[in-house]
Amino acid sequence: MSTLTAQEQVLREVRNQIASGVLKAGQQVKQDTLATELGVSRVPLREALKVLEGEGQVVYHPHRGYFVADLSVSDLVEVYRIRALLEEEALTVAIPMMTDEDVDFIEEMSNDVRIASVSGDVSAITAANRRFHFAMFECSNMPRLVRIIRTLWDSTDAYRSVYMSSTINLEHMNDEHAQMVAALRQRDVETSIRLQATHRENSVMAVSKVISR
Amino acid sequence: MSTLTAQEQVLREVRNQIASGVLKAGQQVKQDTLATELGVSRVPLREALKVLEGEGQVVYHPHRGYFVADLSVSDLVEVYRIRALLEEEALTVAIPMMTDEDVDFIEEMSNDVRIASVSGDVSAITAANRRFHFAMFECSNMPRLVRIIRTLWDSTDAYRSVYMSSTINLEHMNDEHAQMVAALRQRDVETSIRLQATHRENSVMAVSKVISR
DNA sequence: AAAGAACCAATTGGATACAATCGGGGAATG
DNA sequence: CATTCCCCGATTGTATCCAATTGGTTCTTT
Repeated sequence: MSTLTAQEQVLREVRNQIASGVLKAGQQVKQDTLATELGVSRVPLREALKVLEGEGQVVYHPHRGYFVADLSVSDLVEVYRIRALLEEEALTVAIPMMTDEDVDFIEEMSNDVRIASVSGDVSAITAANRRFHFAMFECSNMPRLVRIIRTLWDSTDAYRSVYMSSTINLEHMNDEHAQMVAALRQRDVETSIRLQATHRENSVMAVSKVISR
Repeated sequence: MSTLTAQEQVLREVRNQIASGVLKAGQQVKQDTLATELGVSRVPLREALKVLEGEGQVVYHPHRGYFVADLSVSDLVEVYRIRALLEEEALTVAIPMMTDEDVDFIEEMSNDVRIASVSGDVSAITAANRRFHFAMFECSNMPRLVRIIRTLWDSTDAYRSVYMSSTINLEHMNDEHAQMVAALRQRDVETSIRLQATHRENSVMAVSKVISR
């Protein structure tokens, strides 16, 4: 059984707090306060904050501390534009390389998403959704590319969960996933990319409504 | 005058050590040893390593430590492929938005590169070269995009300096820069992108020869 | 009263000390 | 001889403590 290090737990927790708005945009992260609150010392917290800095979730000013970055709508659009470029590349490379077993696996993942959808557990759905999409990306054998895409997902994870809490959105999502798997079966790069694109569009629209409150 | 924090100094130093091969690929970074060597404690070193982890320069295994990532030729090709996608996007957005002052500024930067080239100071050349290219990218007003591109540059900075130590390469480079500025003057997106692409090709070829030793 | 200097509280930056974990080497076992 | 188990040293992970920096406040000066 793997015991998670404090920095890993803290990283997840702080991500959630930023996502859920407990830590508000622009606000300074008071290390001592937050560390105490999380039941750890400042050292692992600081390491977690460095990771978040690398992801652009917080900005760091030496001797002044870490501040929660605010994700404006234009930031969001930018993130999704970059995702579009990189995910298109990933799929273009990945699909021709996929074995039948790969596609089977991806289909399993999509079934997991559907199962999670029924349960209504939002964090389970988002996790399963990630596994589905990254199962595709991973087939590209471009680890650095996948890494960057993952970072981009991380930086908007919080907001995406909003999208996932609507039943009607979930239905659409599962339909799109099914269509995608069908396209993969035929190694139809063009259709897959188009589906992935509309998938993103839907999500960015939903999320930007949430942000611009 | 600004006093650099230890983590910032350490970050630069460790980057150089990875780049120059003092820290070899695959090797574990022994924190205590390295920290002592750099005259600091392990805390700032660990924070620097977290940044490098985010850049993919080192990989982290909990309870086992940080290991220098090895940059294979295929990694290099991947990095340059991603750069191609993102830099093309940056220029496509940036060029139509450029004011005459922006182009003037970029031209100045290209002159700086030429001046540095004469001096033969490799680190000065690479720094000036970066300023030139990022002066263009920055005009896109896409901070996250520029950030990612910068990270990609960081992860191959070390190797690029090899390219910069050859006089003949430097001549080519300065020629290409001049052509690029000319294309920018006319807001010729297509030509600029093509030039930027050949620029990258030249560099990736030179660097992969170095790596595959 | 406005401008500047000098202090001070709050907060971060870093060093040291201690706890937890891992991998390897050797003993025990088949 | 191969294999498993256990222990221990090396190394990392975290807590605590102290130093350094910052921004704001107050006091002084003109």
